[in-house]
Amino acid sequence: MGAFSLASEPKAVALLFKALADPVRLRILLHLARNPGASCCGPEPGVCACDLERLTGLAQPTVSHHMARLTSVGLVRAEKRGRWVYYRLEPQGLAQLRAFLSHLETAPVPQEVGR
Amino acid sequence: MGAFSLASEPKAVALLFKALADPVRLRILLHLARNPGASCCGPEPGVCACDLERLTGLAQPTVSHHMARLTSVGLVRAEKRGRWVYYRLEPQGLAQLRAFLSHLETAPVPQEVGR
DNA sequence: ATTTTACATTGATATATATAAATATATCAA
DNA sequence: TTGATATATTTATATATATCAATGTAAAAT
Repeated sequence: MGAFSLASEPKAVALLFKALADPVRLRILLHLARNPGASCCGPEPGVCACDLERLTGLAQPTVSHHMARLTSVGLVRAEKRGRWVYYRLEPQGLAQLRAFLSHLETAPVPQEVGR
Repeated sequence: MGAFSLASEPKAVALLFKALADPVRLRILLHLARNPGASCCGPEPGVCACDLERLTGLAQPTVSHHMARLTSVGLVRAEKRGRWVYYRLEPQGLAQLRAFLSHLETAPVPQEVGR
């Protein structure tokens, strides 16, 4: 089954897009996609928060806030291991984006076909 | 070529998602996807603004504001014909969303492969 | 036990924006 | 031309949020 219904849950879907509507969080997501393996803080898969502080140049509480938003909507998974937290992309979050796209593509406008 | 580069234009991509980060605009986009043909105000393809006022129950300036945001990021095309404006989904906007998804999917995390 | 380290939470502030009233503009009707 | 209609713009306001300083919490090092 789909992860959500756009028609019945527009607010929930909007929260997903709100999480994506910030250049800092987009850079973080891209970094997570490009670095699924080990980070600076050990052999665990995923990227630690300290890495993201360096990446963004933002203060630690700000990064924590951004990661909380990304995890709360299911785009990122956070795994605490010792003192560190490792972040990874959550495939189900991307599946929600694909589901939304499919909603908008069910009835494409005929585009000068045949011309 | 792609419509944008996530790495070089995170702010532009964030604007695209900001346009999607509102339940009213999501409902409007879904309505446009489901009604590519003629609307209440004539035989032209597309949906007129007055239809969207009824759909959302919002005041006319508010709907105008939302449509301006959707058109400014290339998600919707507005075509003025007489006194009415007809709105349609802009396929290039959806292509931008697909391009973003492909950026996040280029390096999927191995998911418990082999257990 | 004390200190250090890594991250989360709280509080404060500045910016963005969703909304509607008032007004403006453009097009059509009479 | 005058009036009516459809949409856009301006202005004001309330809410959301991005940011950081201060503080809290939990885990490891000493």
